[in-house]
Order: sequence, then structure tokens, then C-alpha cells
Amino acid sequence: MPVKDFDVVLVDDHVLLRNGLAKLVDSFGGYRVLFEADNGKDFTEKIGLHAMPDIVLLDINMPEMDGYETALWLRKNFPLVKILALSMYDNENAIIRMFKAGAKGYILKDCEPSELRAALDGIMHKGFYYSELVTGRLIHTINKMDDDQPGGGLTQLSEREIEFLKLACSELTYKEIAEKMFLSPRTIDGYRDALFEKLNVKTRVGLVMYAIKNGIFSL
Amino acid sequence: MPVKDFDVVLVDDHVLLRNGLAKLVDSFGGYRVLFEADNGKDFTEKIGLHAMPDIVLLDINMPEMDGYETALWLRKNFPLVKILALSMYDNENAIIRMFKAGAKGYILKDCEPSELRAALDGIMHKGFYYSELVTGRLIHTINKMDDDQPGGGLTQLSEREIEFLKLACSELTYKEIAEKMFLSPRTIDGYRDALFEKLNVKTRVGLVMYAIKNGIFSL
DNA sequence: CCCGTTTCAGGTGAAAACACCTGATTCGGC
DNA sequence: GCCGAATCAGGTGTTTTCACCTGAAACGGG
Repeated sequence: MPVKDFDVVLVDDHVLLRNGLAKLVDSFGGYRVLFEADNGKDFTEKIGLHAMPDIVLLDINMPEMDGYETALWLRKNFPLVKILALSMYDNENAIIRMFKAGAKGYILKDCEPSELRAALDGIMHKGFYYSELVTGRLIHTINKMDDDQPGGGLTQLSEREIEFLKLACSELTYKEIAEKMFLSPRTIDGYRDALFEKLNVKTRVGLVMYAIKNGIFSL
Repeated sequence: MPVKDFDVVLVDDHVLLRNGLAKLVDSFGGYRVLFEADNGKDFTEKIGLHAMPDIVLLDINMPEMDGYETALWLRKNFPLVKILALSMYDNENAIIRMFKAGAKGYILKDCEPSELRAALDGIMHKGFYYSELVTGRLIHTINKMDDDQPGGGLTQLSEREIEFLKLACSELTYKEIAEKMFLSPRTIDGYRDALFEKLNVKTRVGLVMYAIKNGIFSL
């Protein structure tokens, strides 16, 4: 009698990638794609309709509900489901955020299929998968922590700051952003300076880059 | 006797997507993946080693040699090979550039597999595939052409401008960019203003967004 | 109750970015 | 030789961005 396959769910807004991924996962042997979802929101609506998956392959940058939110939701509602984060970028903050949100592994979209397989195997059999990439980034972050602030590795942004960050990714001046947020230009000044400090950047372009890399702003 | 399958080549730097895509294309029936390449450069090196493909699925944003360059190279060296452009963004300029470079179709990475299939079929049987998306964008561009400049739809950037654009996607000041490019700050001023005009933006953030959307700068 | 945190908002000055102008080279094509 | 296009570079002035202050109001928890 064959051993039961592990049930995998794919959550990614890129349908083509997702479909291909499905075929890849199915071809591995030992894994079976239970269902797919377009984004976090879609996923939360579908998970109740199926058997409980063993593992979720979760994209980070998605519209509607991103990977970070989805991971938090999953940990709260289905803590037994394991999360493998899938990202375009090897961004330190993204890695830390996803692991803090309960991910068991983090792989890049341009990794080899063999690494995907290794990640799935690692998570199902050992409970986690830490690639060299992840380890390397984490060590780098640890090293930075001395310089920056002893507080902690992860930068936590408030709702208001994220709102501002999104607007900063436009051709609006800070004055115009202030109007849109019903705030004084001085307050915006404050948000900007606070973010410069938190995100370790010095210019508005730096803010934009951070927002894009972390999926706060989607082009 | 079965009809011979069409030979497809995949060019994309995201290995996972590419592998999935390969399985998807193979599963369609009537198509067979001949080989895959990591980027344009890799592709130009591999194409001589195989039979001539019928169609190339070509990603636009790639390191080393992007889809645009690759399309031009292909038209020059293997004009019979048909190109289906594959992109993350439904960017007007990107669409126009790729079609000008000889692409027969343009689809998004988050389209349905059925659209990929339709695009492959369209290109192989009719010689082209114009999705609603493409048609819509092109009409939009036509409409814009009156307002902007009667010259033409596509913005052509010089080497120097592209170099500047890349550096603008950083926290360097224009003065520092000038130093890096061995130019006077005034000259940089000129490049900036010229690009504001050409790209129809008003601020440096606008430049950054353009550069990212068009793959001139890869995060 | 006080304390820390978050949110808000003001002032000042310096640096950078933006707008609009000018003209000198170089280079290839007609 | 002349012309247009591309490249380079200077001047002047305004607006925006950035740096570094300050403090008030609101709120939840020890």
C-alpha cells in the first residue's frame, strides 16, 4: 500500500507560475496539489472547502492580501498548516517578516526545482528548511543589529506609515500627500524622517525601493 | 502518423516559473519544449546547439540580456523564429517595444494557461496573437499620441540616458551621479529634464518607477 | 495616577531637486 | 560644406526635500 501523498496548496497571483508549479509539485512524487488560490483572501475563502493541507506554498507579494498577512491569519486559524514562503527577492526584511509570521522555509522564485523539492522535504520531515540564502541573510542581519539599534532585527511599521509609504511611491509632493492624508505637511515630515531612520535610507527614492521590495507598493 | 509537435524554447530567469511553464507547454499537446535558457545571453549561446525552434517564449525583464535585446538579436540572426513576449506588467511602452522588436504576441505572467495556449496556437497558425489587453493598450497609446508628440508612440532612450536612469534608482544625489558618469552636474540636469519630457513624468520617483516597470533597473 | 507609545504639528536652515534658459562640441549623412 | 542629432555644460531662480529641533494631545497598561 502506497504512503499517502502530502497535500500542497499554492497561493500566488501569477496564474502561469502557479499552474507550472502545480505540475512540478505533482511530478515530484510524494506531493499532491490540493488546490490553488489567487491571493491570500482567495485562499482564506477556499481552505474551508477542502481537506486540511499539509503545506502551503505562499507567495509574498500579492494583491488583496499579501503573504505576510496570510501567514499570520494561517497561524491563528490553522496553526498546523506549514508555510513555505515564495518570493521574487532575497530581501532581508521580507525573510525575517515571513519567519516571524510562522513560515518554515523561504525560497526564491528563481531557484532550481531541486531546491523546491528539498524545501518541501525539509519542511515535511524535519519541520523546517533553511537555505544557505536564508542563513546568509540572517547572519548579515545579526551583524547589522549592533550598528543600528539593539532593539530588534525587524522594523515594524504602523498603519499610517504604510499609508504614507504607498503615497510616497508617486509623483505627489509631501504637501500633496499631507492633503490626501488630511495631515499637516509637518506631520508628513515626521513620518518621512521616522521612516528614514527605521528603514535605514536617506532619500525618498530609498523609501520607494523599500516599499516595492517589501510589497507595500505594487507597481 | 502523428503530426510533428512545434518546438518551443523558454527564456526566463525564474527557473521555477520556467520549469512549470515547460510542463504546462508539454501538457498542451502539439508543443514540445526544446530547451530552456536563463536569459537572452544564455539563449544566444544555446540556440546554435539545437534544432531551430518554431517559437520562443521570451521574458522581458531579465539580467544580462533582456527580452528586448534578445528579440532584436533573434530577428537579425534567426528571423524565422517566432517570438511570444512574456511579461509581469501590462506596460504600454514594453508592449510597443516588444512588438517593434518583432514579437508576434504579448502575454502576462498572471494570465490563464488557456490564454498561453491560445497565444501559441494563434502565433503558429495565424502568425500572431493579439489579446484584448494588447489591443486595449495600443488604442490607449494611439489616443495619447495626439496630446504628447506627433512623433511616434515609442520613447527611444540613448545609452547614456539609460545609464543615468539606472543610477537615478539609488540614493545618490544628482551631483554624485554626475561624478560616477564623469559629467558635470549640469549635464545630468539636462538628462533628467530630457527624460522628464520623454517619459512624461515630473519627479525622480517617476523616473524610478519607469525604470523598474521597463526592466531598466532590476531591484 | 503616571508612564511610555503613538499620533500629531510647529520652526529653521541647508541641500537637493526642478524649470527654463543659453551655447559649444562632435559626428554621420546629404 | 552644411545640417540635424546627440552630447556636453554653464547661469538663474523657485520649489521641494531633508536634518534637527521643539512640544501637545490621546490612549492603554502597570
